[in-house]
Amino acid sequence: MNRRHLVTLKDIARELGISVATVSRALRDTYDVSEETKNSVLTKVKELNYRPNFNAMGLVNHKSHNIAVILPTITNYYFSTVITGIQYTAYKNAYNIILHVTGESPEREITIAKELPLSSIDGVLVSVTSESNKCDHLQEIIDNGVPVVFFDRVAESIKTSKVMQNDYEGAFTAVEHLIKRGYRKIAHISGPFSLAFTKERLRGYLTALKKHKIPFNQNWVIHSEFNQESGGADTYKLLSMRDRPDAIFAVNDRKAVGAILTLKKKGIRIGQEIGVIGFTNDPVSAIISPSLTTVEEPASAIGEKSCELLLKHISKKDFIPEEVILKGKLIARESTSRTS
Amino acid sequence: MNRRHLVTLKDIARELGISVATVSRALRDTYDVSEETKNSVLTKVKELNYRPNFNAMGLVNHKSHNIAVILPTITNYYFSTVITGIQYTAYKNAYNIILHVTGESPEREITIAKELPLSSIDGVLVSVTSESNKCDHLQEIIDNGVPVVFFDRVAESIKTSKVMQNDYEGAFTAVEHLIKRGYRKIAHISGPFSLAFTKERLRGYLTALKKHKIPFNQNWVIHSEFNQESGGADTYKLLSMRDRPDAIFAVNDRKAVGAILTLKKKGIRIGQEIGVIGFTNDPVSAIISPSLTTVEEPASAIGEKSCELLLKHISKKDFIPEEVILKGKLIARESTSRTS
DNA sequence: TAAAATATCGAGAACGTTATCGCAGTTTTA
DNA sequence: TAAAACTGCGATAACGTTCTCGATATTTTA
Repeated sequence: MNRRHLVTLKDIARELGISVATVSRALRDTYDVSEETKNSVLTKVKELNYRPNFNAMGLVNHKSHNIAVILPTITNYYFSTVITGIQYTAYKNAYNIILHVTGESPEREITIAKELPLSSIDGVLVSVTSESNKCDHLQEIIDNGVPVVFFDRVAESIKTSKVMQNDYEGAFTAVEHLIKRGYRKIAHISGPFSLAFTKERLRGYLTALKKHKIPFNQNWVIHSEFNQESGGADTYKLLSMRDRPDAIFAVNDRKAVGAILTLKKKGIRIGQEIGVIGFTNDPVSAIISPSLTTVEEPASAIGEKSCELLLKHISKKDFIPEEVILKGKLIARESTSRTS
Repeated sequence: MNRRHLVTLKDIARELGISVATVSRALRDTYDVSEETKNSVLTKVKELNYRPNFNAMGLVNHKSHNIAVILPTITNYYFSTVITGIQYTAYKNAYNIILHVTGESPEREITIAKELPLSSIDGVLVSVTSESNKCDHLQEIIDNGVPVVFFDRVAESIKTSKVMQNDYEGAFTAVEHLIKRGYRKIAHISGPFSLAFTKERLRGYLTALKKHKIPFNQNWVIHSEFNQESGGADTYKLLSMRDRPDAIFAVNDRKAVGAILTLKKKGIRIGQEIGVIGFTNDPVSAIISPSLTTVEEPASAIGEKSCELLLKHISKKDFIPEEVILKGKLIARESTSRTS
């Protein structure tokens, strides 16, 4: 067994008695090379199991066929589904994806961005952890000529393509659904204020209240982290208020799940006494009891679309930034049913 | 804005009036270069925001600092947690991970393996989709001198390092737990037979039965897919049998969840009438009602350990294959409680 | 004080591709 | 039938690093 000498164009050229340049040409287009030699090259390639050296190709072409994906976490339904969507279209177009997980840490996001090997990456797909710290590290990537596309958690201040769900409309639909079901004292357990989509969902919440002439209670809007525990803690706070809400709109399903578990522990009948609605349509929302009404996010489509857009940016350097906003869909389940 | 001319060593050398070789040396070890020039290089690097060209480095060093990860899916708790573990240690050691999702398709796994750019990858981490189709495509990678480490779903026929949980012992513990709780007619809804860990868990199941002198009923072992729907379907089959089991050991939590939902739909009291135990400790097992007893898998540790092992293989080419088997832990919840 | 050792650096090749140019033959054009 | 165009191919220079081999200048040794 040879100590890792991979077959190169030179090997093929030597075996066939032709030049490296001809082999290279034969492997790409039929242009400027006869059918005969092309075929002989192709069979030799199969025989020796030649694999192109992407380092060398990248060096001369300034193309790597890699795209970097930077996101906060992958251990939840939404993001893992988005990645699958990204992977799907990337793979279809012969692109590899290089994964970078920030773990919701802004500092780590900055380090990752600063250290990104721009020379071996054709583009970057980002979902930011927070917008509060300025996004210079991402702007810098763009300034270096590497296209960046945002998905889900976008940076408002940066001018580039963005793909997201319609957070405003989804939230509006969710809250209006609660109102139609007869809930009037609607709380919102929200996410970190630094994120654009948090603000958008809050805006949808407020607009729905206003449209139906329901007074807004500042105390009923709580900002905290995105996880289940925070959802539970927020709910606890709401329950201990003198003026207790009769419905909870959670910024995502994980917080809604936290809310449901807390309500159950407190012996409160969900739906009848307090309605709960989430956002995402995480599979857990169909499994939990009572099942959770939620707004489905088009996670897979967001992944595919953002990757498509990035590839378009890569192929045409002067592509105009585009904002794609995909619609969600209300899925009514038990947690907002008053009769049961 | 320059049209994507990234700063190179040559730029730094020109600005400082020294040679490229010296700059290159200054950036790696202090060896053979004075403190003075080294410092001037370092400040210039900061000033111009130089980033090394990994293509060029890879070309000359035959090192890419990339590792490929090939796995069936990422949209579940177990695998996404494993990846996070991989990512964690890879990042710590300045390695990037390139993600390849097979979507449980053996054909796609083969294509991915055949097309893997061996020249720009230092090692491969694999969890196979199925072992039935021979693993020549993976053996070939090893034959080309690129180290491969298996995790979770290992290929028995290939001689290389493997990291997995103790499936046999975990299954044994699970079934013994059922027996201790008084269940006697224990069914096993299992996974595809082609996978090593399916067989191991089956073996644990059988050994536990034998140890406690419980007769084995062939009809109560059902092989099907890994998802929730299959779990439901399997349970349906079990319920329609004349000799109905009083407990179900599911090969993983997703199938156990399917079982629980079906049992609930049928109005069967879980725990009292039929006990259910899973495997993984997916977060959903704590959320579902009744909560699911399960065997916790050390997903994150598996990711970290397998990556560590791969890095060791990469650094020392003659590293001896190692099999690491991590222990799981029983987590008792409501679904195996007879009194409630 | 000459010889030897050391410290610091530069020139040039190499890694495996692709791109540019040019050079023979062969075919087409006028 | 000479000129022009085309066809197929090879030589060579890039791409941005690192490595090998020397070449100086400085210091140490005997």
